[in-house]
Amino acid sequence: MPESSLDHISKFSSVFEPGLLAELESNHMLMQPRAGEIMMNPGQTIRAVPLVVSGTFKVSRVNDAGQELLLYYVREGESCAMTFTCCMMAHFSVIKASCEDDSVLLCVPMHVMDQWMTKYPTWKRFVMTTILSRFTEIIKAIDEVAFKKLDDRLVNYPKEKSSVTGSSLINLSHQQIADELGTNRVVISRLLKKLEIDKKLLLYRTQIKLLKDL
Amino acid sequence: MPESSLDHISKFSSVFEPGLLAELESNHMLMQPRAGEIMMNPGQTIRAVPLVVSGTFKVSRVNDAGQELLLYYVREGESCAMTFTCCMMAHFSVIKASCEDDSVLLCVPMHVMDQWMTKYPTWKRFVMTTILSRFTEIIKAIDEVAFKKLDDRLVNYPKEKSSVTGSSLINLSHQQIADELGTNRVVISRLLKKLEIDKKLLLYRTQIKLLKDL
DNA sequence: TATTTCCAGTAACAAATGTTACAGTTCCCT
DNA sequence: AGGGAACTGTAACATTTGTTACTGGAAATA
Repeated sequence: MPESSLDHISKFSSVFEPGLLAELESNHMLMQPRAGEIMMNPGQTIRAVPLVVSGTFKVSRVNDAGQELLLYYVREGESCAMTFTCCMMAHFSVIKASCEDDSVLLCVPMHVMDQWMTKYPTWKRFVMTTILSRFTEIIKAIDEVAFKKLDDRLVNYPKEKSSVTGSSLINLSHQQIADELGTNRVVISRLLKKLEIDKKLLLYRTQIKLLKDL
Repeated sequence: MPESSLDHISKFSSVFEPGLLAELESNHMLMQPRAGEIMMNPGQTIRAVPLVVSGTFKVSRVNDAGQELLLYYVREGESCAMTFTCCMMAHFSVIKASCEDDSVLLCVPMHVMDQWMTKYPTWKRFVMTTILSRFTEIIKAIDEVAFKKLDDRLVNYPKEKSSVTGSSLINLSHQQIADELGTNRVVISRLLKKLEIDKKLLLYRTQIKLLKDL
């Protein structure tokens, strides 16, 4: 049974001031994407800012050849910094946002969110904080690809993943991991095997279990 | 002979509204860093937003081992998106901004710029536009390291460089290029030689001249 | 001119990653 | 039970990038 729209909004009551919550109540659109849906496709323009009430989204860069690279996850209570600024630019055709679990979104039209920036300090802070944390995460992503070897990235990856799901058990095929790290399936299989031998994790079919220093 | 502070401010008259220009006049600090100076060091906290009146800055990521990776350039009339949001966070110890040519900066204290966000639409737009363009450039940087081979990146690099300097002639040692691309000097020498054989550019000592499809 | 310093060129080798191909397992569906 | 789809394991090889070491030329300086 779905929660009422009011419930959804109350989830932001600790972040936003009362006036803003009231406006949010009357100015949002509710969306309930299912796991696996792709919310934002390369080439697509977005006209509303999404606030994540529940669920998780994966934001990744996709190149022309279809190769992917994971940038960051957007979780409950968060929003996507890109959309704050990028909506205006149609040619920002490089980002894909896909829904990981069944989710609930509050979408605020761009022009409304723009007014809120000047009207509500809590909104302004929310936007700036979001932008900052995305910058940080993207820089981290750059770090990984620029400076780290694949085996390091592969060790970090399940850690991040399990911090999203809350479990030390990951259910992903080697192919999926390879996609998110922007590499090849065989390479992942090879490295995972090596990590298993080094007692860093356990493998069973499509399951990966972390062993140490989480 | 240095220009007056008023002249500097007039350079922004096409971007900012009159009231904002007046405030800028009374609320800025003038800085004149010389080529080679490092404006922002890993670990350092910034308390003011810099507006570039003249000159160029190089913003790069530096890892613990001292390896560098070029992120983007900040040019005349621009500003650094990071500082809008990142100043507050002392632990953002990963970015280095260095002065490429002798430059002139107008620095606006953080708390002032924060007020301007709500007070002046042109400032808000300026900030959002800056953030957007930096996001775009960082994504481009990710692309390069994640998806492209070094020889591609090496071809793109002098193009970008020459679009900064306005000349098709680049004066950089192989070592410097290697640093900015986060790799090794020998690798750059090797690839540059290959590119010369392929008639993509000409080499003479520390000079590189672009040949085609700029 | 002699000396030193900086830089490019190159070889030889090491390590990391990408690619192709194929075998064997598990799982799902009918 | 049987067929097919999806997945992992592995080998063999190609390519790319990193590393070390050494050479000789150009420029700077004494």
